[in-house]
Amino acid sequence: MNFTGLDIETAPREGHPQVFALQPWRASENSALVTCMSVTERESQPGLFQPHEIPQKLRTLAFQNCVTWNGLFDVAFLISSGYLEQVKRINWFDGMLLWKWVDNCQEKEYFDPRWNLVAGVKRWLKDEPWVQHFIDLKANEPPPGQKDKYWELRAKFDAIACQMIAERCWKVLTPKQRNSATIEANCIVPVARAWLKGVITNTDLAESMIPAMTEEMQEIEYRLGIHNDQALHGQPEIWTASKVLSSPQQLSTLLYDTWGLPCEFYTDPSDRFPEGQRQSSKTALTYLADLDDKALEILRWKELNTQFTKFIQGALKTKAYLGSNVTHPGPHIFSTYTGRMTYSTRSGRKGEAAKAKIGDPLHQWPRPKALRRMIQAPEGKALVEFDAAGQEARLISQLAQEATMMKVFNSPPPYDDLHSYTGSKLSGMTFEAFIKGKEQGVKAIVSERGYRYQGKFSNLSLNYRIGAKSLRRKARVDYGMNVDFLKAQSWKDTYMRTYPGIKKYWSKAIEIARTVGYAESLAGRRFGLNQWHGERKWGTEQSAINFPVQGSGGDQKELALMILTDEYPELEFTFDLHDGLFFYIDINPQLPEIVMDARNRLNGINYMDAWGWKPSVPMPWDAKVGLNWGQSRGLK
DNA sequence: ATAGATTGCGCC
DNA sequence: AAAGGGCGCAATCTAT
Repeated sequence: MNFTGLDIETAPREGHPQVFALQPWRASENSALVTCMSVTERESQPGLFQPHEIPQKLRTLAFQNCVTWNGLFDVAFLISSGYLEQVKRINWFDGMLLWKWVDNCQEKEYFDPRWNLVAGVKRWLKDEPWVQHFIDLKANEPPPGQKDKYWELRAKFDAIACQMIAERCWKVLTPKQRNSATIEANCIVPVARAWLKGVITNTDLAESMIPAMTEEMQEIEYRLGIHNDQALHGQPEIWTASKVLSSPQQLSTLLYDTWGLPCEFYTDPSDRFPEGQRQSSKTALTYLADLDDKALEILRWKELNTQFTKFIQGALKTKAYLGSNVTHPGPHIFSTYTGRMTYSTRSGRKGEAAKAKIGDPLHQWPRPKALRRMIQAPEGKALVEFDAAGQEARLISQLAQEATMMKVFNSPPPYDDLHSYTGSKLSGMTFEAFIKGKEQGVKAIVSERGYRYQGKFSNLSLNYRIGAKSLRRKARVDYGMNVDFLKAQSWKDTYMRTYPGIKKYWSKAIEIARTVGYAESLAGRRFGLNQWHGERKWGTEQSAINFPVQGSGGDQKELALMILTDEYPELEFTFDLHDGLFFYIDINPQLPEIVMDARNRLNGINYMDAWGWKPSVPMPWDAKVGLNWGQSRGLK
């Protein structure tokens, strides 16, 4: 495979902050620019191109395999500079991602957690004579936009290093991995475009929620007798949140010393606290609520506080920084070791970049509709979500070849409902009677914490190895079900008895990973594992079990994004939610038809062509449409 | 003042 | 004996 290495340098325009050089959307706002671009040539020195030469050079790269380092940045900056049409014709790759395909492993966190170009050069090019010079050059960089000669030299080196690393990585990837890495690379352009296009937050709605939230918090503080004396009741505008309730240490003093409640939950022992500290967490408070209603008040206060500070005030901070409610959370492809995406809300980790709040934490956005309504489609467009239905359960059923699960998933509706199947086993009813009861709305089955809900909880919690004690805690804290240890144990026993293939999968996954030295997803993405003894033993085994499931989910999402981008230009990708993909689409009469067609296309994905894998159960997708995230409705 | 560690919590 | 996995962000607290 021939790669062309490419690197751009960027700078703020006159009078704008340095950090704009890291923000691709600033180019179209005319407050930052690409200062030069370097492109490798087969038989000679890399070429260096000044801004006015860039569009023409990009045109010559059409249909070539161009590789960059962390290419979302370069691609986004080039699109923002007005070169979308040229960019779309290029086959983009990312050297950093190809390296991850080769070396993704758990050891990384022990010696070098970073995937930057210097680390890549040390890993792949240490035999090259210019390496030390390259490292020194990287270590002494001036600010962007200054010392042009430095940046031009640097761009050339980066382009060469990138090309050489990519070619060496490619050589050691299997054909299947090359195919999957290419599918991932096809996501670079849509994800870069989404970064530029931005996510729209309804900050008016955010502001409108403040009075009710802060008044409720203030009332709780008064009832608990811990209000700030300077705050006047009924005047939320001068109220500040209780420091006692937002400080883990001060709250545990209040709970266990001032109020004298007994402490059951401790943090892990540390050097400073060999015994661990008394927890003031959601878990601890949930159990303290049995003894004192004040714990419930605190739980509610903490829920409101998180929503208020992180999502309401957070969105207002983003708007204040950007001067707009079109926000740009920074996407990262293959960012988790399982291949999932992450987003960052800052331009960097240190100094000025760390202060620049460019977007909101979409992956943590609270589920209540009132908050999800804040994420909205632009004027004249709708927000479409495709999500892989029951993705984890369907994947693990196949990885485990769990006969009962596969049978349920292959049954015609309404008998393809695994949560009901597990619920029927928990209730002791036959599946047929259970489904009939569900359709008739029998309380014990369909009520808020009825048998179907218990079945859903079991399916979502027992896929991986969890103890009865943690299961009980999870049921109570996350699902509002208060059961004793024995009940939790019986749920676990029923699940294991109903789906014996799951337990066999656990030992098989561990055995295989230990033998070959890595866990592997269905698309051939790997995670090297070698900490099989000592304190990491349990975690290593858990990763061996979890990686193929979560990793294949990540692969599936990338495949879906590539297909929809290729075949449905009406769908404008906006953001990822692990097993869900969100798009904007113009509101028009054809909308339902396009969305349904795209949904059917996803349901018909040929996984054999993509991954050499034949599913043994359907892998269906759901589609939802709405003006915002909180008001979307499913299409059938 | 600022960086890093700790604690806690939101999502899939 | 007991142990879900994967993340990013914010507030507090400690150290420099």
